[in-house]
Amino acid sequence: MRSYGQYCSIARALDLVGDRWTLLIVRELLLRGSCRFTDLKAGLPGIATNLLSARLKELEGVGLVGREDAPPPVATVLYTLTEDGLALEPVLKALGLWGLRLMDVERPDEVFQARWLAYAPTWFTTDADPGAPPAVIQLLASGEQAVIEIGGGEVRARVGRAADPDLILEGPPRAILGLLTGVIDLDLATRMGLTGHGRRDVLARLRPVAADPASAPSAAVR
Amino acid sequence: MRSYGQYCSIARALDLVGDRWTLLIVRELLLRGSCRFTDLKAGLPGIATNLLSARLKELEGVGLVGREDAPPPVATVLYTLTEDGLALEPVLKALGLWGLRLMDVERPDEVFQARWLAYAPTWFTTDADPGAPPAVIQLLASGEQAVIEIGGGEVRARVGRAADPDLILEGPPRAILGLLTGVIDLDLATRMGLTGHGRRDVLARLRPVAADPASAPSAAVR
DNA sequence: CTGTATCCTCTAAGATACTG
DNA sequence: CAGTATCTTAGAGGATACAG
Repeated sequence: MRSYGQYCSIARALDLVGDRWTLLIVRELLLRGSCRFTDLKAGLPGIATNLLSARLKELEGVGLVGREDAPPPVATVLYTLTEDGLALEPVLKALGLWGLRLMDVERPDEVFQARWLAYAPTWFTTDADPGAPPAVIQLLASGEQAVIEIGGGEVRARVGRAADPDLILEGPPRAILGLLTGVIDLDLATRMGLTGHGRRDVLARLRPVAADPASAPSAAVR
Repeated sequence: MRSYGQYCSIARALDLVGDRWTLLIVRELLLRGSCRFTDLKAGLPGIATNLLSARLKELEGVGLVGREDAPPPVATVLYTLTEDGLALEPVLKALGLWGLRLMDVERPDEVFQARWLAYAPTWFTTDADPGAPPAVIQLLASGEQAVIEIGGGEVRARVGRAADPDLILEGPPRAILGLLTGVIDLDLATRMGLTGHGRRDVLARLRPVAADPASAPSAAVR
């Protein structure tokens, strides 16, 4: 991408990460940590291999991504975010938070990745009752599993199963994700096929951080 | 831009604002408020008129920009951000904050706009001593004037002159901007041609928000 | 003055085949 | 698996002409 040629930090930032696919590559590296070319490709459905290759070179050239040889047993290259690259996390959070308002509409042709079940709660929700004892929610969607742990004012999430969850949510990924991030309500989620077993009251504990800056999530784009 | 086709709020956000020039158009509308086609063009050196026109139509189509007829005397169209468009401010702030690390290098061919003298302090600095009495800094750069008012924990800025400033900073825009945002130190700014008259201690009051703990790598998923 | 429309050129992006 | 090479197409950039 050619430079905007402006002495403005926004323009300069976009000079580096404004290219198509670039911020999504950073997203993948943030979510996965160090990973291989193929892992990145798997997380970015639709990207051409030459483009991914070119972007990685560019990102390496400007010091946002590093490449390192994997430890002995596996002979491959691992791509990883540098300190400057990791510092883009607030940018992606802000973008993702803004984008939540666009998530209420479903499009049949869209891809969904199970990993997003885990990052969405950590990035876009907060513990509404920091003083209360920890709570655990098990998510089950399309054969994929994730666990949300709420406690001490923090929300953590990981892929996998919990031993003794307070609540089990099962259903289509979009219903679960929409419910957790506050894009859709429990009624709609239920109509989308969501079922819950256990203490539904822990849902109130999980406060979407979406509608905080300029009030209303507002009408969806049409 | 074609859609990424992912049910992910970051991807969906980029579907709408990931095009070249789009976020800079939003930046201009945020900084200027409602303005005319020509004003936007002036703030976006290098953009082709047909491209600006096309982007504005796209932004209007997805509900981020509205167009309204100016009040009677002037017969023109004013472009303005909708509520959803205004909500992009945190995204631009995050990008701009991240981009500050790129501002230390000068490039001779780059454009600088005097308006940025005003928004940079409000977006990228904070009042380090909220309890202290208000302070006023007058900025003079290349014939352009801006005023920074610090007080009550807030930093405000506007184009123009102050009656009785505590400090007057004069010099090249980049020296002033770099100093205020913490990209360069006072020594370097002085060597770049900055002069200061008055109470230099109020500079300590203006704390750059750049190197704050929020940008520290907060538990990247591994 | 405020845009819109139409050229043209050139780079970026997408699709796919193929190699170390 | 990890890319490179090649081809095609879409979109950006720039110049200018033109309409309200």
